Amino acid sequence: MSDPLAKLLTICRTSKLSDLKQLKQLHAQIIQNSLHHQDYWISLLIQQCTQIRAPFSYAHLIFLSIPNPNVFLLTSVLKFYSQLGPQYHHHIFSLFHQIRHSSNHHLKPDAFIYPILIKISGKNSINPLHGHVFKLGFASDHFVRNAIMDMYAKYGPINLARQLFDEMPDRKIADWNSMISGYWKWGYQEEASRLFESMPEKNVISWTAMVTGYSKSGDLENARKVFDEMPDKSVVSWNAMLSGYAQNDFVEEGLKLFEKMMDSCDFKPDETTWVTIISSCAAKGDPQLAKSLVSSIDRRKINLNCFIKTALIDMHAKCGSLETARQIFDEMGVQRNLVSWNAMISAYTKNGDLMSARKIFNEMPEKNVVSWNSLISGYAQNGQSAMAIELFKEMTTTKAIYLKPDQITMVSVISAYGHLGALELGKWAMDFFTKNQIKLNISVYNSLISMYSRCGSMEDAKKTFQEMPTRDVISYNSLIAGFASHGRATEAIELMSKMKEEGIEPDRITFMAVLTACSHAGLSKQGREIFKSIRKPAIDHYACMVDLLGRTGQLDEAKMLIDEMPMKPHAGVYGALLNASRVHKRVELGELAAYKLFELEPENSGNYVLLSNIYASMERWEDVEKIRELMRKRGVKKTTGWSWVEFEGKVHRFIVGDRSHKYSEEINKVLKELGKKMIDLGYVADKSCVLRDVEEEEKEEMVGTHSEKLAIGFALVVSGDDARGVIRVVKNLRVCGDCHRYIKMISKLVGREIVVRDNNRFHCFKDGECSCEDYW
DNA sequence: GTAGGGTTAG
Repeated sequence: MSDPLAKLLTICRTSKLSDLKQLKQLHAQIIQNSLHHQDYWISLLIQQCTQIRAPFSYAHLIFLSIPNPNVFLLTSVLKFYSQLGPQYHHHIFSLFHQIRHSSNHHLKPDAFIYPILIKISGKNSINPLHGHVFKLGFASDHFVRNAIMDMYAKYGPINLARQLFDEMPDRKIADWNSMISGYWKWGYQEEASRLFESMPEKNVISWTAMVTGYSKSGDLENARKVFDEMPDKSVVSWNAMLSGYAQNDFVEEGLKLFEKMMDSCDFKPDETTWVTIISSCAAKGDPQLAKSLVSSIDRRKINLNCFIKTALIDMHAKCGSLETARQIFDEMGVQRNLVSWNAMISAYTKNGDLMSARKIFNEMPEKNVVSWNSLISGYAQNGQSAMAIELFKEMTTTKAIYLKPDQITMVSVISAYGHLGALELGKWAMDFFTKNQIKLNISVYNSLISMYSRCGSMEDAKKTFQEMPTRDVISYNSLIAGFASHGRATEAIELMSKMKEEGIEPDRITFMAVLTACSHAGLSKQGREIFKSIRKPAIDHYACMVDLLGRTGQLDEAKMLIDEMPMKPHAGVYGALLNASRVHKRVELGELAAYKLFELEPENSGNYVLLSNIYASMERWEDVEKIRELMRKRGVKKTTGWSWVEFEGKVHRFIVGDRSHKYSEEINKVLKELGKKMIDLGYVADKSCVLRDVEEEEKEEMVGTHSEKLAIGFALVVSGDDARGVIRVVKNLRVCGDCHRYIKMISKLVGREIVVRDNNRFHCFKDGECSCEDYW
C-alpha cells in the first residue's frame, strides 16, 4: 500500500476528510490499488460523504463503481441517502427492494438496515414494518426496537409507544429520550416531566428534549430554567433555547442569549444556530441588525447551506431589501428547495409585488400547501380578494392528492370572502370545512367572525363567537369591530368590559374599535372616558378621538388634541379633522387640515375633493376652481371605486360608467325608469342628478359618480319583480352624500332593504331612511 | 448505527 494512501485511509477512519477533492482522490486510489476489503473502505468513504456534504450524484457514482457490494456497504449508502432528505428516499426503497429479492447471501438484510428504513418510512408504513421485523426476528435488536418505538412516539398512537417502552426488559437512555419527546409532541407535558424525573440516568439529549418541550409549548420560563440547570450543554441545547425564543417572538432575549453564546468560548455557533438567529432578525425587521449580521457571517466565512440561504432570503425580504433576497435566490441554483421558492413568493407578496410572486409560483418545479397559501394570502392581503378566491378554486381542483387546503388556507379565503361581502360564498366555505374535515382552530374562528361582520350578518358573527371553545384577544376584537361598523356602540363597549372580566386585556386594536364605535354613535362622553383609560394612546387612537370630537361638533377641542399629541400627526388625524370641518362648515380648520394632507399624501385625490366640497357648499366657486387647478397642476387623478354585488355565488364588479357588464343595457334602463319615477313623485327637484347618462358621469371630475348605482341597478335587474330580500352592495370607497340620498330614494321606491358597505361602515337603507343618521 | 436543535404560509 502506498504511503499517501495509508495516510488518506487514516484520515478517513478518523473522519477528518475536508473536501470533495480529497474524497475523490481517495476513491481513485482505492480502486486503483484493488485493496482487500474494498467494500469496507468504500463504506468509510461513503460515510465521509455525509461529513463533507457530498452531492448525491457523487456518492451514487462511488456506489455504482463496486460490482458486488455487500450489505455493510449498502447500509452506508442507505444512511447517506436518508440524510440527504426526503427527495432521495425512493432510492432507498428501491435499493432495499433489490436487496430483499437478491439471492446473494452477502446481501441478506441485517438489523442495521431496519432502523434507517423505519426512520424514513413515515407513519403509514409503521404497522407493516413492525410486523415485518417482528417476523424476521429483528424486533429484539436494541436499535430496531428503538426505531419502532420512536416511530409510534412521533406519529402516534403514543400509547403504543408507551406499551413497547414498558415491555422493554432493558431500557437504554435513548428509549427514555424517545418517549419523553413523544409525550411533548402530543402535548402530555406532565407525562414527559414525570418520565424525565424518574430516569435512572440522564444525558444532554434528555435535558435538551425538556428545553425543546417547554419552548414549543410557549413556556419559556421553564425552558430557560431547565437550560440553566443543565449539567452540561451541547450546541444543540443552545440552539433549542435560541429557537424557543425566536419562535415565541422573544427576539430580544434570543439575541441576548446568542451574544452570551458567542462570549462563552465553549460553543461555536453551527449552521442551525445561524438559521435561528437569522430568522430572529427577520422577525425584527431591522435593516441595521440585518446588515451587521450579514457582515458577521461573512467575516466568519460560514458555510452557507440551503437553510441559511433561505433564512437570508426571508430576512432580506422582511428588512426591506427585496433585491438582495432575489439575488441570493438566483445564486442558489440547484441548491434551492421547495422552502426557498416559497420564501421568495412570500418575499414578493410582503412587498406587494404580486406579479413577481405569481411568476415565481408558476415557475416552481413542485408546489406544496405552503406555496399555495403564500400566494393566496398574498392576494388576499393586497386587496385582491377575487383573485385570492379564484386561486383557491384552482387549488381545490388541482389533481395532486397530497394537496389539501388547511386551516391557514381557509383563514385567507374566509377573509377574502369577508372583504367582498360575499356571505353566501362564506357559507359555502363552511360546508367545505365539514366536507374536507378541516378542523377549526382559533384563527379560523376569528376569521369567520370578521367575515360575518363584514358581510353584515352580526347574528352569525355572534353565534360563531359563542360557539368557539376558547377565545383570544383577536376573537374579541373581531366581534367588537363588527359591532362598531354596524353602529352598535353599546354592545361594543359591553363586550370590552366582558373581555376584561374574562381576564383578556384590551389591546391597541380593541381601543380603536371601541372608539370608532363611540364616534359613529356620537357617544362623546363614553369615548372620552375610554380614551383616558388607555395607558399610552397610539397615534391611531388620537385619530379616532379627533374623529369623535369632530363628529360631535367639538372641533376646537379636536384641534387642541392635535396640538397636544406627543407624536407627529399622520394623515388619519388630519383626515378626521378635514371631514369634521366639512360637516360643520369650518373653512379655516378645513383648509389647515387639507393643506397638511396635501403635503402628507399629495397623490390622494380625496383630500382635494373634500376641500373643494367645503368651498362648494359655501358657494365659493373661485376657491373650488383653485383646487381643480391645483389638482391639474400636480397631476392628481380622481380615483374611482369599485362596487360589488354578490349574485348566485358570483361577485359582480362595477366601476363608474361601466358598460362592460352583459346586463349593462337593462341596468341603465332600470336606473332611468327609477329616475323618472323620482321626478314624477317629486322626490328630486333637479332632474340632472338622477337622469344623467353614464357617459356624462364619466366626464364629471369633481362630484362623485356612482358605481353603487350600477350595482344596485344590477341587483334590481337580476331579482326582477321579486320585492323581498336584501340587496347587498359593497363599495370600497366612501359613499358620497349624493349617493346616500339616491339610495334612500331607491329603497323607498322599490320597497326593499338595501345594505351598502362602504369600507368598514354599514348603511342600511329602508323606506327612504338610513340607519346611519350620523352619516356625513 | 438509537434519542435533542434549523428555513417558508396566518
